[in-house]
Amino acid sequence: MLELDLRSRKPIYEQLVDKIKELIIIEVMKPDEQLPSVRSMAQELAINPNTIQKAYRELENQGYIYSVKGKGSFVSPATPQPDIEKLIQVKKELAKYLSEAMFLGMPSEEIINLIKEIEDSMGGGS
Amino acid sequence: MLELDLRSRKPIYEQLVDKIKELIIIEVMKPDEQLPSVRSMAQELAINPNTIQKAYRELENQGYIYSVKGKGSFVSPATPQPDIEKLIQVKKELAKYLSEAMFLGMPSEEIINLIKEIEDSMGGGS
DNA sequence: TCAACTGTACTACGTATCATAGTACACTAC
DNA sequence: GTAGTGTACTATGATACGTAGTACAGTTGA
Repeated sequence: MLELDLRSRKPIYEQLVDKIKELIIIEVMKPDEQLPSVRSMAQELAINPNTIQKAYRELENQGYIYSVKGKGSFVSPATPQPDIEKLIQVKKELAKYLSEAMFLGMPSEEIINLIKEIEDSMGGGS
Repeated sequence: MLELDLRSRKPIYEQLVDKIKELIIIEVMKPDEQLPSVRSMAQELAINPNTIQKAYRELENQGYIYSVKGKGSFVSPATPQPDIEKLIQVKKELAKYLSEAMFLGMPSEEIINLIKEIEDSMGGGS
């Protein structure tokens, strides 16, 4: 289900956060759907449960999931609150990667197509 | 000239790479223009020369600058070779931040405007 | 020639982060 | 109660980051 790069410079828990976040954004995981338990996912991915929990905690802090002690962790029913600081930071990163991609030769048409694809996968995700 | 966030989670040398890369991309720094020496920039920014050198080495590896022993470091005269692997990686990051920005409520029109701004600052950079 | 500047390459050290391992506790469902 | 959840600790080893110091090679200009 999830592919991780254990040799990457990027921490495992951050990779997890990114992947799960993506699954939620493109609505592969629906609101209130239960995520695998900390322990089962740890076993499946052959990594430590603490690492999974760190990822889940981060996702909860960002509003993408919620956890209930004794029950499990679930996808948040609604869009996370528009965290303004978070959005500002994301915009900065976005601008950075836009500049670099265009500098490396990615045509703006391709980027706009990418935006449209994302728009479609978010809105009518069937 | 350059503003760094020493308390950031992001390594200083990476911040340096990003900032200088941006100056080159938007052509504030012209081809063959000399960069401050490792030692002078270290003094100016009050950080260790080794950190500057690490940033310069990374910029050289990516093709943005070149260094000549005894003379100094200079902006590369031409666009770095279209590093395909690099571009693929940048595209992935770009897609990630595009998704997240739109998920957090950034309208696609705003993103397209951002693209145009970047396009302008690259082409006719006066 | 020589001094002063440049880039470059090391070693060593302290610190922080990451990931693991292990243990423990609280809560829920059956 | 038992088995499953989330959660919170401590401890340990590995790695990356930044600093400090030293050294060497090449360029420049007096």
